[in-house]
Amino acid sequence: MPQNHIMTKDKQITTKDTPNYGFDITHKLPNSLARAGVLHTPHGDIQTPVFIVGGTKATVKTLTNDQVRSINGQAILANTYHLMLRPGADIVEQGGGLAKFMNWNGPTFTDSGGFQVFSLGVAYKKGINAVANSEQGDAGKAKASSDQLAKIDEFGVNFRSHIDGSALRMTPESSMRLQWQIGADVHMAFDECPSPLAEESYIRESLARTHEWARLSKIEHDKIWQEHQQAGKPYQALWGVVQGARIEELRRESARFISDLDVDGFGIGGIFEPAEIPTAVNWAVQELPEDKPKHLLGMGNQISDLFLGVEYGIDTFDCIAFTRQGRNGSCYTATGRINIKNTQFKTDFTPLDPECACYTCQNHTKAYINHLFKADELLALTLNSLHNEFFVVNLVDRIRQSVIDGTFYDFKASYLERYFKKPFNP
RNA sequence: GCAGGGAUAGUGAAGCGGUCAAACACGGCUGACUGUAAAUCAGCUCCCAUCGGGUUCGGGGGUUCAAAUCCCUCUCCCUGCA
Repeated sequence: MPQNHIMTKDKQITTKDTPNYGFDITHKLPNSLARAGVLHTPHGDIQTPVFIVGGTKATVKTLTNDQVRSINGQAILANTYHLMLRPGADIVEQGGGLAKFMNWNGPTFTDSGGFQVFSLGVAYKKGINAVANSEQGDAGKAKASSDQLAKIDEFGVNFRSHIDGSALRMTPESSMRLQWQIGADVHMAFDECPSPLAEESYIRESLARTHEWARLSKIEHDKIWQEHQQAGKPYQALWGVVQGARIEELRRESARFISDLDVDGFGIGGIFEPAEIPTAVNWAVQELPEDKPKHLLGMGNQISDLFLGVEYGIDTFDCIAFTRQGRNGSCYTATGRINIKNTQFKTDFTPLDPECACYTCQNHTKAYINHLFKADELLALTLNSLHNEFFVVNLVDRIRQSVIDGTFYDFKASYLERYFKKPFNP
């Protein structure tokens, strides 16, 4: 398999010498927002579009760093809230920062903890999907409930630790401090991810808060950067997060507001369905400066998300579904997902996906993995995580190549038709 | 041989006259996972069916309006004493 990413060890550490933290667009797909490029970080370059591997707690669950490299993983996204709780941002700092602490030594990102406002708030005990898809009922209305672990106010969020229940508070300022301590190459501004079914009045209120938090995040970020600069430490980038739900006026307004903050890149948050990409994502990207990188927060589960995201100008993705579903027995293949725990695979001695070049498919059969799951053997989790993560990283790599070759639309149509077993319409 | 205890759905195990097709756990089947609260969660799991119906609690026979639950008997298992 091609080794597209650039190893980082010999790379000169760069400082912030360009406003966009060194993002070069190398190819554009005619008559579209899709592009391919290179994102430069102090820990190495990232070829975009790229799928960033989920490493929430400074580990890609069940995989070693060598395994992540073997599937061509270029960068890892960790989470500020989780690392604040364990082991503590100070410990990660003492360990030399995220990349060194986990001995990844490649590019890293951190999410701000803003998503936990949602997942531990209105979505707590309901599940993100339940909130996103339910049309009625408590989950749909996404009301505050008494047992949720995150409660929001004008200036920040009060969390109760999901580990021991202890009280914690996060603000834009504290999130920035923590992220500089953790030391990833790219930080996200502290935002609120509103429920997809929140009322419009709430979305407006939430967006105003997210904008104020973004402004405060930027001020605090610059302040800490000055401290670091004086200490001779390298720059860490700040990407602002665009919200605004499904309301065009708000998405555009949000994109303009965040652009004006002169951040290094952008996250687009609060997107839950493929159908929101040609609309909400598109509106946002149209208002954002072309020359800066854009990240679609948390999307990819549906596969079509990845094609649509690239088509509408997204450079980087992350989604934890691939490792989680791997651990839970759901495997991606070129012709759709299968549940490897199902009885039908008990005597199926072929690979998960006969076309797949990953270690799992090169070495093991469905029957074997089915057995490992039934027997509660831990190797099942690793083999499936490796396969699913290869699947998605490799797919985005192929999408990138199709942008470079100009074959994107043909590739998209044929791939999705085969995957969904019918022509794809978002 | 005598005395006592026990046999409950795939497995273990509650239940000890009606609210029992029978708790619970495991096993089995299926589904769901989206900036990770997650090696997790949800549903189904005697038979046929949409409501609903039909057979169950070691076998057989009783008592009762009503029995997994009470009585008799048989079979098998366990514990003492011989």
